Amino acid sequence: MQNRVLLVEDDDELRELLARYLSGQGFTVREAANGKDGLALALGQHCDIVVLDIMLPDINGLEVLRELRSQTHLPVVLLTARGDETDRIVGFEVGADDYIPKPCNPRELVARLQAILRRVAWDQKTEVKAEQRYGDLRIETNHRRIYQNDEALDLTATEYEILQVLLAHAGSVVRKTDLMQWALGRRLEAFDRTLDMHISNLRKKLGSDDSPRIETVRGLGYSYRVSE
Amino acid sequence: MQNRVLLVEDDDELRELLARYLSGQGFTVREAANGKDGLALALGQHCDIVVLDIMLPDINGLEVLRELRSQTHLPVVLLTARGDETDRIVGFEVGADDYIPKPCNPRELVARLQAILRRVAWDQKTEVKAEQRYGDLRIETNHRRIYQNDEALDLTATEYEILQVLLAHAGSVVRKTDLMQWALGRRLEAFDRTLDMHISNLRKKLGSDDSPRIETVRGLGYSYRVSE
DNA sequence: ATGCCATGTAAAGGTTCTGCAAAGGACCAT
DNA sequence: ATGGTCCTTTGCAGAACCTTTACATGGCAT
Repeated sequence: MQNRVLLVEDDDELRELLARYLSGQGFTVREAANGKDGLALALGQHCDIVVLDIMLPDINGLEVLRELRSQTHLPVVLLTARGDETDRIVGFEVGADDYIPKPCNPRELVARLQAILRRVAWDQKTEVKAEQRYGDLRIETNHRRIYQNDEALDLTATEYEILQVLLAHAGSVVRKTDLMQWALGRRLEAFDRTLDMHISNLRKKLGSDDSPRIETVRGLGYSYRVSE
Repeated sequence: MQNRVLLVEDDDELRELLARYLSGQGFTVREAANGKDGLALALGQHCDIVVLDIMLPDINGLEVLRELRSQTHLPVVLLTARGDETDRIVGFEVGADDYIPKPCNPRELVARLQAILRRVAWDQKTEVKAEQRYGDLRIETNHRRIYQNDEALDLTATEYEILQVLLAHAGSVVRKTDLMQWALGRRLEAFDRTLDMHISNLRKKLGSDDSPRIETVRGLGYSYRVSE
């Protein structure tokens, strides 16, 4: 099966060069020349990985990445001028999977893309369904709603994100740093109690069983308790 | 707890520099100065990610990687002299997750490690339960729990780490300095009785058989007794 | 036996982490 | 503006935990 790459790059010449090379390497390529189109394509069309230039005419690439990360975990490789160390570090912190300096060797680009896709393929065994059940909870991902015994929970956007992440990893411990990154889209800084508050509120809304559904794993994070 | 990095690098100075930096960044660091030790430690599976130099005195790093890949999907980041493009491409093809040219910026190394770990942590939600048995003990890595006859032991984070290390080396002696480094993530200093206390508490929680499950090897360390 | 050193463990000490209420601030619609 | 909703910050209290201290025990060499 062919992997689908989305190429977001404003330099037409470079973009077409890469597109041609990637096609030759067995990728299906989609292209966008600016951040707005790129974002739309990434969110709409189905693709497996995104190659994203940081310098774009409209929205900054990092901004595109941040927006993308708030909604999906689609793998993203950043592309930018060599030597810009700040962008590089920030890029990783925002959630990039890799970073390649321009001008880049196409072979290396392909190698890196495939390394990431390989990792994703290994670990990601099942597709996420539009609807999933966890005990008496049911989550409808396209409506961004969660039902408890068929009654919709009145959650805020952030609470939904957090609970969604916890449910996706139900039974496993989700570290605070990861939860922060995945649900809130930013790094966990020292003394930041935001997460604790959201958890506290979530617990309230989930009702009081004998033992809390969201368990605290001290020094690590939280985990949604699986029934049975 | 912390992420565990295995550093395989023959240059003592560089290795210690990186080790110190990574420790400071919240990683638990294990070190190996050659390919053979590195492979053994990596397969002993007490780490989350490996940083592997390609130029090693004994086995070539790529060979180590190939051997590793034949048995596990443990994330590996290659480290090598800048400009060696062939190695780089080959490295990816053999299954590396990333490649960093030396001399490397420690901050970038950390950023890349975390990008990979983030992706792995996210994708592993679908992974089949990692579960291992040692007599009547069963350890579930993603829940971070240890069960004794199907009853969860109420362990603290540190106790879990210690028991996990002991179990992984069940039957052989783990030196106190190593146990300290691997489970507590710091060096064993003189007059530090912390480890002894944790062992004492662990023994209590493991219940009293006729002979202790965690055996003391005087002057050396501890070892988890294998049944039969 | 004697002394030294490693170990076992109870209890105390101190640190870090967490829960939560309340207040502050940002944003949006009216 | 005004009010409402939501996210974040602040502060405190309590809990959980790790480490230290102190003393008892036991092995080992001389």
